[in-house]
Amino acid sequence: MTDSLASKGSSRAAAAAAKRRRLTAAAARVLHEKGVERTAIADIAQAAGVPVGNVYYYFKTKDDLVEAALAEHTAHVTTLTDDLDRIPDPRARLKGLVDAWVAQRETAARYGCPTGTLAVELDKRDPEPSGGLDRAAAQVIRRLLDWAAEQFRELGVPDPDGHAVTLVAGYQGMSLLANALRDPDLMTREGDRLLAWLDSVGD
Amino acid sequence: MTDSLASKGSSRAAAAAAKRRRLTAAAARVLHEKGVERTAIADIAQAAGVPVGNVYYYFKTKDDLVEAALAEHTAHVTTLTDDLDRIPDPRARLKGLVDAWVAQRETAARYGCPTGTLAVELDKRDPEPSGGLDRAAAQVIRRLLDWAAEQFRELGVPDPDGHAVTLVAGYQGMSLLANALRDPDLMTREGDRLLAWLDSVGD
Amino acid sequence: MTDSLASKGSSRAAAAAAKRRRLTAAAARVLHEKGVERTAIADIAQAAGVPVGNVYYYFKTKDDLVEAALAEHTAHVTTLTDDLDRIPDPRARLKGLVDAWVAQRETAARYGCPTGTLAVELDKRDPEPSGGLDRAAAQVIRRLLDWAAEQFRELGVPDPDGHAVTLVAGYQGMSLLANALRDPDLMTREGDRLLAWLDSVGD
Amino acid sequence: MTDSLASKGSSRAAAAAAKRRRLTAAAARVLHEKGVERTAIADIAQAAGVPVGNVYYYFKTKDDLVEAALAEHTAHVTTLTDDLDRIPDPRARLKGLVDAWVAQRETAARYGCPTGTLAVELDKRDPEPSGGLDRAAAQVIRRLLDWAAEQFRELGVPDPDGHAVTLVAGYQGMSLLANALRDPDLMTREGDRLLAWLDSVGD
DNA sequence: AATGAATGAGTTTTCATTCAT
DNA sequence: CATGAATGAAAACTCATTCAT
Repeated sequence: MTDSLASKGSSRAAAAAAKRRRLTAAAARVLHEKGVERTAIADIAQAAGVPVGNVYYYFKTKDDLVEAALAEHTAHVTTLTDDLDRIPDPRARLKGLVDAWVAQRETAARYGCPTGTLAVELDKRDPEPSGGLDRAAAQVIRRLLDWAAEQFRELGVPDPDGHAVTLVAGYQGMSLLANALRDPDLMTREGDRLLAWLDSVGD
Repeated sequence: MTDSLASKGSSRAAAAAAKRRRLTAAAARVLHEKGVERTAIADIAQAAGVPVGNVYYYFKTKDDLVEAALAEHTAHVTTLTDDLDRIPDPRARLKGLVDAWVAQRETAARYGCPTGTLAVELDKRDPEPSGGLDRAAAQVIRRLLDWAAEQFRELGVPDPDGHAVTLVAGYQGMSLLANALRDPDLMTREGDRLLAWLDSVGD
Repeated sequence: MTDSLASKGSSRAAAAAAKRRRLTAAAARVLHEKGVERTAIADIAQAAGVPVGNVYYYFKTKDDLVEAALAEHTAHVTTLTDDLDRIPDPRARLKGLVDAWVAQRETAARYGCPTGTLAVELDKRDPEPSGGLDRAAAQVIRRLLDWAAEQFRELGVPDPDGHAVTLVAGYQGMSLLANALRDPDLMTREGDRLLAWLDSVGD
Repeated sequence: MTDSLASKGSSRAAAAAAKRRRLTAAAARVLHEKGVERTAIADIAQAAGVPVGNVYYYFKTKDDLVEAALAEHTAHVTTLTDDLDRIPDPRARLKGLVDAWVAQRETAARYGCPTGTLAVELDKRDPEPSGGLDRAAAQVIRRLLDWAAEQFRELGVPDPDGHAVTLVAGYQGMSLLANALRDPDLMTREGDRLLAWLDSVGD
């Protein structure tokens, strides 16, 4: 009986957690596709199959939802870099990152890089640069920069931070152009150039 | 009397044109700083010193105003490239472009590249890829690409279009990072890298 | 023509001012009757015969409307004391104030003293005592206290401020009781007592 | 075993009663501090350490909770007057009441008299004068009036009911002013005046 | 009676766009 | 074309109350 109660309790908690995840995933997707400002809470609620009022049980404000979506994207990045970390050679790791980017070219051409477009929008959203949301977008980018810098460091190149900036800026730039021109192949072409650059670096 | 009427008519037309220009300039500035979705028509009207109701005699919809702002940015780009065209050496022309970008680093770090952020926002604004606004943003970028490609062509490099994409993507990427990290110096550092790259290209 | 334009302009301004007054008056009445928290902007809009959205053209927030209603009550008090100031004898002036209070006994018994009930509600509305609204309610009361103190001073009684407090507190107390017990006659009886007290004071 | 069950039952009943008391006490406090309309059921539940959904097993509606809070205040008044009833002299009893009021001056200056502010709010809450809640507030006040009238009667003054009204109105008035002006000392000063008045009465 | 979660109606506020003059 | 004002459709958020377990 204690068991049944416990399992009942935990299954309830599990259901709640699952719903929260559903909402977060829906938010991440819809916010990326429609943009923060054009997305109504109702859009996310509908995408997650949840009544609007109920969303506020899980997220107190829209900003909280945006933050959760951002965390979701961060998690994607972390998963990706964790996977790449299993590759022995740092150069191969970096090239793996570029490959992953290029693999997302259809999405990027349609909606842009999730992190990049979010950063652009959040920058306008809160005029006070002290706020948490704006900075949150910067954190995701910084995490990527840090990871890349570490690889360049292992490669023994001078100014690994500068190289990281060049790499990530290259990605953000090509995503933006691919999106603006609706051209996924641009991602492939620029990706190849980045790969060649990575090959030439650090020798 | 006909004269007086005519001059009155033309001065009135001139005043109208001036007002339109004021509105366009205000739109370009405010839309860049606050973002499209967070800017109300009233904000632009106020910035231009024009009564709200009057705006609609110059621009039928908010999208028209956005389009005009975009055209304003295009004009800036055109002015810039026209100036650069006076420089005899194509490589120097391209380096002049980079210099101009870096010169705008404070604005870029605060609000991003006007064209780039606008493109990101407009992409979300119109879900139909056939819409005019979305494409308008693409046009500005394409014009820049075309001009750069022409310089690379004159430089005699292979794949001038690809080089153009790399250059403009580099600019968009560094603007986005500088903005996200609120770091104008990033523009300087990446600018230097672009300059070095331009020096190394086409030999 | 200039005339016609001017008169057109001023009549428009006059119409706007009239509407603002209508809204203020409706707000003063409805807020008194239903209370601040139970009154929706829609209630006031309806009472004034104005569409809801239009209210915000005249008052930026609900608090602004409450403030205007408060100012309306202040104006009533000022009108009243200005009228009373024409009476030569200070004691007669104070007794005239009590008479005016008692004359409002039906309203007081039904809805309480406008100023007093508003003060009670606004005190809860803003937990920060630094806010403007809360203090605004205090101002009306303070103005009444100051006026009464001046009369007591002219009467030559010691501690005119204390006498003023006693008088106004007596009014607020009897209004509250009359309201709670729904008994207008209580106002009459306590009013008589205040009158007798005023007769006995300062000799 | 029957015993054990019975005791388990009664201890459960006792726990239920304790929870009800906790809720009532929390309601009395929070409703006084934040006001009825600005207090959510969740606020009271949290203050009482009771899960929100559970509240409804003890109180069917929010109004029921408000009523219970009102009863709590009534109980306070009853406890107070019961204590005072042990004093032999009726005049001393009345002066003891005033002392008790003045002793609460800090609370009164911050949140007003619990009964008075509640009465004001409840008056707006139920537009139908037949409703139970509104009347409930009146009852507390009436009980105080009755007790005071009894003391004045024992003192042998004419119109003891009128004297009771004056006393209680004096208290409500000074509480409201002290609250509006955030001035606890006003309670002391007016309290002294009431004490002097009580000394002068009925001789 | 226990409790986390669900629901849906209501409220304030914003704004693009239109209208009357 | 000028201009203050009007309008109505969202959108974010709150909460009393109910439900499933």
